[in-house]
Amino acid sequence: MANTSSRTLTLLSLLQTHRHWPGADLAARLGVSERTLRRDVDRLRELGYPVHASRGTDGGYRLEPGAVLPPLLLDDEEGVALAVGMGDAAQSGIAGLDEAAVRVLTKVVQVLPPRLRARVNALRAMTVSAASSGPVIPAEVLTMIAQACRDQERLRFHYTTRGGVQTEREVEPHRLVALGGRWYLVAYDLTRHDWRSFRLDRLAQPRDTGSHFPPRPLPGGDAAAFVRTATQVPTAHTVVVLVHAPAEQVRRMVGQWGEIEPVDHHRCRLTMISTSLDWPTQALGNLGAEFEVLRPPEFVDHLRDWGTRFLHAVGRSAGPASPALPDMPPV
Amino acid sequence: MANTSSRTLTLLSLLQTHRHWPGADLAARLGVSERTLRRDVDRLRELGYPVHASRGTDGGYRLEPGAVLPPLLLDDEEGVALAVGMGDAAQSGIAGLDEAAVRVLTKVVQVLPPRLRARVNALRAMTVSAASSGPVIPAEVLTMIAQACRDQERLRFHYTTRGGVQTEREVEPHRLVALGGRWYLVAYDLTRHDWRSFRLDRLAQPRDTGSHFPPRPLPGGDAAAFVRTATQVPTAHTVVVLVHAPAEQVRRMVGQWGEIEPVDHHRCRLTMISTSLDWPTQALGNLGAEFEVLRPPEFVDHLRDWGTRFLHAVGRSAGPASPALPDMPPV
DNA sequence: GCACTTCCGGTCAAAAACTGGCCGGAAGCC
DNA sequence: GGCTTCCGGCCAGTTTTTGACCGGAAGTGC
Repeated sequence: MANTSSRTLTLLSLLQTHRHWPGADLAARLGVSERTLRRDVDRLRELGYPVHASRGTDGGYRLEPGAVLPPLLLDDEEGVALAVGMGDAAQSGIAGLDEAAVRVLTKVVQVLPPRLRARVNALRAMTVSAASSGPVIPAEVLTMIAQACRDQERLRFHYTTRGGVQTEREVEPHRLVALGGRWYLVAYDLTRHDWRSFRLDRLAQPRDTGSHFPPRPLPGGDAAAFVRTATQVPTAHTVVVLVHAPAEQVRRMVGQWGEIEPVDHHRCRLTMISTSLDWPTQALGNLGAEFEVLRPPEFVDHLRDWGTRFLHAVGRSAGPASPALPDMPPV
Repeated sequence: MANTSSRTLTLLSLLQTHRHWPGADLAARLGVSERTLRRDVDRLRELGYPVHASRGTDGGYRLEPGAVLPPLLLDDEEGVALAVGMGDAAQSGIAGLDEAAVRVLTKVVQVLPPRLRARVNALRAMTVSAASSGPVIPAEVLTMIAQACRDQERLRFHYTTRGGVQTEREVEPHRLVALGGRWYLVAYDLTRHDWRSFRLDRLAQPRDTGSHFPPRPLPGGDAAAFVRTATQVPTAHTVVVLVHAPAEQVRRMVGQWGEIEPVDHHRCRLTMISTSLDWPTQALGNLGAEFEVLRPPEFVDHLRDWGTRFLHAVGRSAGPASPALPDMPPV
């Protein structure tokens, strides 16, 4: 711990793992005198990371929120949790969140110690991106492409066109865009000599050619707009149902991700907006209450499909949807 | 940028935001001579963060995975994504992942600039913890309690006992335990003068009393075991179904979170283990294929409940589950 | 093979910083 | 009022840091 820089970093790490530290403990931990510790604390403050100090018995130092996020010092387990969690968040389909999540993921993956990779993959295999409405893109693909965009590295990959034709592409990647639950890559196609947008779920075996390229301005400048005009993004469904349960109860289960208006003491109207009909279906299934569809018509078809299949699966012996059957609550 | 420490940190940050940096650029960016840059790079290497350098045209520096995870330097957006994403991961119900995720979340929340909090909350409101089988714990509650455990701070909260009685508790928090999709707090109850485990979903208005306490050894030592004996944790269901679809197709949709064995070219056996029956139900709904339940019996009841309600919702006019109805694919 | 670009690390001397010890002071707790 | 804790000035000795200059090694393109 000879270095000042390394000590400052260690101090930051200590302040992150425990909220409260007496000065003497910190000094001992860092192997320096208390005077030097005070100077180190000052250094952190100058760097813009406010360290609050309290005096008297039980006094000590504490790292507080400042103007900027301090460097995060994570241990192995935390690093793994981060990698797995952000991989999921990247597929969340929430505008703004997913793109930043991919950036975080890219940063972590780039420096994740190799021995942790296996753990990340094992855990990732258990995760369900249930929230995602669209196809799930493997995290490795997502990060590799994000990295190529960020670092301006040429990329080669297999691509299946809408017509189902397998092609091989070499591109200068420009931006990743998440739109309507899908991921798109906007890139300059070196074979076609033009800008293209590629759906990530139709793309396979991306690999880095290793060669750099100077940034090329995208006509129009807005990558998201480019994707929007190049492809027809699936539109969102607005599902409205009348739930036979008190608004309170529905709110407790559905929480924030739907509008709930009470109709009377026993019923409420629930509005959900989603690019996929699977979401609202699952939500209503989870609810455990009877309900009526108000709109849209395609949601009726969707429910009928699920319901019919479920009752088929149960076996016709039980009698299909006999009104005499008690509504059993989920286990 | 007078300080060496701050410059080293900045260098680390630059190396994280772009994979490849020519030495001259870095030196200019940091406002030092190239010789000093080389020394800074050496410093990072000594700290255990391997910086790879390539020579010749198009050479430069690159941060590589090392033995330990380097401090992560995130910008505002990334910080927000991290906070939201880890809040979700904490509810994932995946053993090992959730506890580490809470630790990361606690670290971030403690130092998250106030102006970003609002954005985190707004985004959090849109997230669905669809993967979670149990009740969702607000992220603030989770982090506050995790922090109190970590920093040994007394905690006061409202608690609803299993009998439905509202009580007020003051405890010395020991550990957070995630078990069977639920969160528990193991703590020494200062009113009852004994160790207790509390379900976080029955707990309200946690607040920090501000007073510290010396760590107290938990009898037996293992907090998870304590919860397991104190409460009867819901057991996992093993759902086995015969899916009328090729193994390939099922694997593509279900992915990793279930065992798939082909039976013949058109059918396969799918095994899923979950603490909640909602999960497998949703998965099979999403699949869009016909299937038969092999076990367990309670899954049959569960499916019948969903299916019945769905067809009720559609309206009896359409005829309940008429076999003549075509299986409509999800929209 | 040759020119070119880039990183590498030795040496040196001046400048800057860091460090520990000491101390009077201020603030919070009991 | 007594205790504990953080605070920051001062000082002198030590260590580190810095930029400049250099010959060298390694990769790239022709």
